[in-house]
Amino acid sequence: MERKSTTKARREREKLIRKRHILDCAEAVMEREGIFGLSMDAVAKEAELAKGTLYLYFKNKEEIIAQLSTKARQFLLKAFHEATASQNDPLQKLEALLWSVIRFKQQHPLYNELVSLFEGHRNHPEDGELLQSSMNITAFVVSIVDQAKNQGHFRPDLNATEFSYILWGATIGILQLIESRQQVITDHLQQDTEHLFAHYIQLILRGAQK
Amino acid sequence: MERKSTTKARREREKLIRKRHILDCAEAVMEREGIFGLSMDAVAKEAELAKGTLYLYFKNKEEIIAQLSTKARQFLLKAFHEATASQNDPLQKLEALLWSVIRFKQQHPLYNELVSLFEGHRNHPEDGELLQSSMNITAFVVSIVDQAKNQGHFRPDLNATEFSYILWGATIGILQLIESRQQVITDHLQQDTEHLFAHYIQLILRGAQK
Amino acid sequence: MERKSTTKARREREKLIRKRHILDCAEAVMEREGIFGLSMDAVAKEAELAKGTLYLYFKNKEEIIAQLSTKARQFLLKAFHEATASQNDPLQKLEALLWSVIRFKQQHPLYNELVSLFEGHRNHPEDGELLQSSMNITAFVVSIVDQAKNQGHFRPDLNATEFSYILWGATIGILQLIESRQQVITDHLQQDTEHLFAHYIQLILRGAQK
Amino acid sequence: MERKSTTKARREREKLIRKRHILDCAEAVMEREGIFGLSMDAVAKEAELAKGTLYLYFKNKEEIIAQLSTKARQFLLKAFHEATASQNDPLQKLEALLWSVIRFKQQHPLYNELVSLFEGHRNHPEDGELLQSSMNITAFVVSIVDQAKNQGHFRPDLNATEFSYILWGATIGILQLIESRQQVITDHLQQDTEHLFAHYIQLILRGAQK
DNA sequence: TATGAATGAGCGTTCATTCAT
DNA sequence: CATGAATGAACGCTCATTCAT
Repeated sequence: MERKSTTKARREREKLIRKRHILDCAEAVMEREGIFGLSMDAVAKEAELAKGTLYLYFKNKEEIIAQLSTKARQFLLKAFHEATASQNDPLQKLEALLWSVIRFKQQHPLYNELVSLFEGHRNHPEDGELLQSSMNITAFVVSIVDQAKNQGHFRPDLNATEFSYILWGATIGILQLIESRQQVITDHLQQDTEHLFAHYIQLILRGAQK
Repeated sequence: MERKSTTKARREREKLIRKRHILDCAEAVMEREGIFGLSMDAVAKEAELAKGTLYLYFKNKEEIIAQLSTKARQFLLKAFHEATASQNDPLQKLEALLWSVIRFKQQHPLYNELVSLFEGHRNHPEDGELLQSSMNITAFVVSIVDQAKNQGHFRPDLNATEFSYILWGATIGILQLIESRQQVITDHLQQDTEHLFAHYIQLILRGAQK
Repeated sequence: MERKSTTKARREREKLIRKRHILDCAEAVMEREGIFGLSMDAVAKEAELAKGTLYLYFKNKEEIIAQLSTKARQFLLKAFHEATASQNDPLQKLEALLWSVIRFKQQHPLYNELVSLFEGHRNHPEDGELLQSSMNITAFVVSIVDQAKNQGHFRPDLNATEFSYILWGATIGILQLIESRQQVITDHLQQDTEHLFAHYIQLILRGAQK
Repeated sequence: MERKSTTKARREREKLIRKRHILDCAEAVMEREGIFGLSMDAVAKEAELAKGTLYLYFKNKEEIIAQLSTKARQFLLKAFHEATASQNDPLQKLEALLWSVIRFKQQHPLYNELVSLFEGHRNHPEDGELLQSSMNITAFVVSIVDQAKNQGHFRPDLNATEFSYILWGATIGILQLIESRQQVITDHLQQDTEHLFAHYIQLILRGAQK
């Protein structure tokens, strides 16, 4: 029985490895072909697996995308942790967190796209994990905002949770704007997009302060 | 000759009507199937026309989408005009404008999606009309922000154009958040999305004020 | 009645002019898009006529192509006349005629293509005029071969008509070879295609001589 | 493991069989509808396969045509080998080779069309196999002409390669003539086309002889 | 568990031809 | 005579998913 359990555990582990492998390959394909260019054919080829095998590990294509989307959020959360760890003051933590968003976009454009695309337009994020990863991010932001508020950085009537949502939504929006209007912005404003982002941070945080 | 001219004019008119009809049908299909669910087959069926006929009025599918997208922006701009017309104070104009965005979203969800989707993700809105409609919106926002600034509502160091971009980007982002997280927000915050939007407006405007 | 007849005649004339105009336009389109790129749409546009109008003058697209094909043959025949007119000796006439074929190909590539394509592959040259134009060419070649034979240039047992057919077929074949294998020939033989053609003429004529 | 290898080999074999089956069906369709009448729909129907399945075996329609074209050339080359094998004298080999061309046309009209059509009008036979099969034919003809020349059958100044090209081009031309003008020729000359071909051979070979 | 052949509806687009006006 | 809007079958091709082995 123990043996069996061990075998089962190994199986589980191997299954997970396979799954991860497939996800990695899907990612590679997306990197090459764009999010919408992902095809099961290409993933199978990249993974050196039969097409049918993919369906043993994932219900359908949607699930692969959802899991990549989840992974992207987990990465982002990790980036948040790292960016804020070195700061003591919660307001500076928050600023650092916001800056890490744009850095994340620069370093992992695909992940950023996955986050912002499905943050903005997905219909059924009923998938437990995806929703969870999303909530984890929110929770982390809320916790920092909360700290900042408790230390008197924000107006006392400010609802920390609400502000976190606003912050998150607005930031995604700014990032999309930067992505789609980069040319226009740099031409029109004669400044790079980092500048714009800096001003956005100033603005939104000032709006929350006393 | 006069007759002929009349005939020609009538033809022109009828052609325009047909075009509008097709666009309406495309809209209906999108309403049903989502933006990406639009197919020429479905449009033809909806319009009770042969598929080939569509191509007499539109170069390709892209053009249909672009024209709907343009139409959506024109509607939005009209909503901006109407919302701001009744206000005298530019700051109140700006507030009214922002409120009109969420009302627009409620009344024309598809149009809102078209605006925000292609604002967020389009590759080549080099199409003259689409780009123009986009710029018209920007210009209108900038003009109001400018007025507000000139009347001393904002910090003197605030760049009106830049702030307009930020405002636009952030607002789209908030709207997307509301769309995709409505359930979570209302559950979590125990408040409706209008409330959230109201606070967003307060926040972002306060951030720009002295 | 006379009046009516005159009107009728004028009508005929005008109809012919229109027809010619359409053919010219079809030719222009072919020149631009290739023989198989010809479309009724393009012809109508080029001719500044409605598409339906084309069908008043031509039964269908095939007929347009057939008539252009006929025209091409008439041009070729004219080229034959001109090339041979300046020669007295029938053998030299024949040589001149053959040379005029390759010059025709260089000067009117489209016409040459029309001649050789439909010489080689048409199924139903039942069209009276096209067949006639083809036969006119044959007849002309035959007449020259005949003269040459009568003057003792060829073996007495040579059937002039038969030789003419062979000459015509072989020449078209050589031209096609030159067209499709130009690169290979010049690379492989280190000589230009005119040289090849010259040797072909020598060869085929020598074969017919005593 | 051995078992697996066997399975793989069987798979390979079956795949080849399927491929051949599709090609056969494509051939059947061509036979019925003409070379240009070939459509993937028709092939799928003929093969009792789904349209998509065809694309598992062939990249696209072009590839099917190219492979049939290659096959036709391989058949022709085989015919050349067989026709010449029984002859000792290179001149007689050459004659036999030429006769085999017209027999090939009679026995495999579609293959003949494929050879002569793409010999005459193809743009990019850069496809490795197709080009190779074409070159193989040329090489074989050249080799025989060379032998004949070396045995003193031809004029010493005759360039064997050049003559081979001429021979090939002219022969294709004659064949096309026979195809498209059969009726006229038999009516006009009161002789069957074989006769014409016989005279052509005499003529062209005599032209090359001393 | 893994395969990969097969599916087949679906896609956007073209174009020769017709016909009511 | 002339129009040009409308047709609709046909085209080559894609791709997520299934299923017998």
